[in-house]
Amino acid sequence: MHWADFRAQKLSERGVPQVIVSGITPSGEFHIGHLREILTAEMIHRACLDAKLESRYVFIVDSMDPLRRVYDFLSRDYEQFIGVPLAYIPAPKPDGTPSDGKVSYAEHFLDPFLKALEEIGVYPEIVMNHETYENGEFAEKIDLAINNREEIRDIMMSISGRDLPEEWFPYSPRGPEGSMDGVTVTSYEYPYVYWEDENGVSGKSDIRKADGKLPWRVDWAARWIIHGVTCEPAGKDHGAAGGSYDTGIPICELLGGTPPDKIVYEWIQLKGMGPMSSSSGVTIGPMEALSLVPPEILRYVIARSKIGRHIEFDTGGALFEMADEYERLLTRIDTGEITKRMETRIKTREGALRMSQVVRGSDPIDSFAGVSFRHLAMLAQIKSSDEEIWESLRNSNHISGPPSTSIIGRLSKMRNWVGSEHFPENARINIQTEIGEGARNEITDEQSSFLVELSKNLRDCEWDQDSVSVAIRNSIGASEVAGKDAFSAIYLAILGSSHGPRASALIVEMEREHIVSILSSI
RNA sequence: GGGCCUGUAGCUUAGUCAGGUAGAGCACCGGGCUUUUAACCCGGUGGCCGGGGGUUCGAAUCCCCCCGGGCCCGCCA
Repeated sequence: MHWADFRAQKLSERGVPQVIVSGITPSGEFHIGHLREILTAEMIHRACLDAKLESRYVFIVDSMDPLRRVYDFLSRDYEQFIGVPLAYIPAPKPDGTPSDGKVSYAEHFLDPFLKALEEIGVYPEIVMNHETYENGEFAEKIDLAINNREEIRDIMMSISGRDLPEEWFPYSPRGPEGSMDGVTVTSYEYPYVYWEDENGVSGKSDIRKADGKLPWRVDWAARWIIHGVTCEPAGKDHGAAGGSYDTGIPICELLGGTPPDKIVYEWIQLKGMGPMSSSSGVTIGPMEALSLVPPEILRYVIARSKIGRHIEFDTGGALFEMADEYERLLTRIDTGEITKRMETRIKTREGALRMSQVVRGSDPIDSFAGVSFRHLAMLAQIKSSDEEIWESLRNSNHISGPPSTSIIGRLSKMRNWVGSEHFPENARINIQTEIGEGARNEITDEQSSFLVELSKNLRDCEWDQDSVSVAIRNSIGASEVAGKDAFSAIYLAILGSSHGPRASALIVEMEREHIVSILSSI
């Protein structure tokens, strides 16, 4: 059974409508690590729907979280906004200075991420957490938390091992400048929390408005109740002993709710670079990843891995492997006796493919391209025209008739990939400007005279694949060289290696003068 | 210090929740095709499932101990 289906099965025991949630703080550029947060939850949601459970998928944006510090991509102007919720800070301009504030900091980073989500078929209900504060939905839980502040403080201290001061208060009011930093609570009388800032300025916050917020660990527990959350997979940082999951569960119960089951997922790492972090610059954005990898394959990267395994994200050579595995699974048919183990495997695999579809419920086979990434990568490099690629694929019986939507999508991503720094060098076709020293040493006299003959024939033949092919054959006929060695010679001269894609296709994509000059320079 | 995840073929791994004779892919080797699309097709080598103990008729799977690897514990997915 696929992990998402397994989770759905567990959730069904609750017997209530499912509310599957993701929560992310929009403090900077989103990266593909966030995609695991989103997709883990969204796949469980889909599995619930597939199991005929009533289910909603909600993305809670932590727009009420304060700016913690001035990140590297921000100008010093942001100093003044430290401690202010991200929803009430102006978005940074490209140079890092604050904009006019028409778009908030939170929205600025959120919007492109949501567009990327659409591309992978994720359409969450969006809840901006600051709005939940603004419209008073938190008020009852804030009041309850304040009235139980001793108990909550005990839970926090005993479970997390943190030492909280005697005067710790489960509500952080915003001071005169809108920041929560340096503001001390003096008293509480519903619905007002009275406070004083470092300069002795005092005021009051209405807990029915966004005049302040619950501290993270209490906020999390409270929102579970407010939104009826039944499932919220969280990153492993929250899952550590004494982490926010461990404190959230008893606090949620104290506030009168039923917490979701603890589900903790491992992080995505970039190949060879450790965990991703916006601040260390180790990051690939979802948009960038999506420009290189077809959406169903990106989903598959998440779907194929168990929640507890870390994922090594690699837009280099491993992507060939990943894409080919996906294609293989689509057409795989198991024969012979189906043992219980095999059945489990098959179910898991089918689940992964089902979860990988951009459109829920569509037949995975519709995403079948029928061409390996490696082959497509080669064609994309030697042919600038898409039409010629389809023609080539028809000739090689990879496709028949017009290209499918799926394969058109694959090719467009492939072209981006080939053009990017991530494309593996050993898969790159490098056309030589002159014959390399190594190649020159490998070329025999027979091959050499063949190449000279070929250069003559290419000088005045028609410049299409058939004519070039005829020119090659004629040159072989006019030389002493064996057919196999003739082609090796062509590849050595043009690419510097003894193998390559169909020679005529390769040559016809080159400038006549260029190829002729290379060949005659032997 | 506390805790989580993880260890299965050279590499990446499925199978572990519901115990029943270890499955893949890559790589490698061989064959087919052969005036060649790095393609494609067929076959093969290769595992005391990290180690030890226990439960069981039966353990990769459940329990205990140990060892190795990764990671988390202000905020971060």
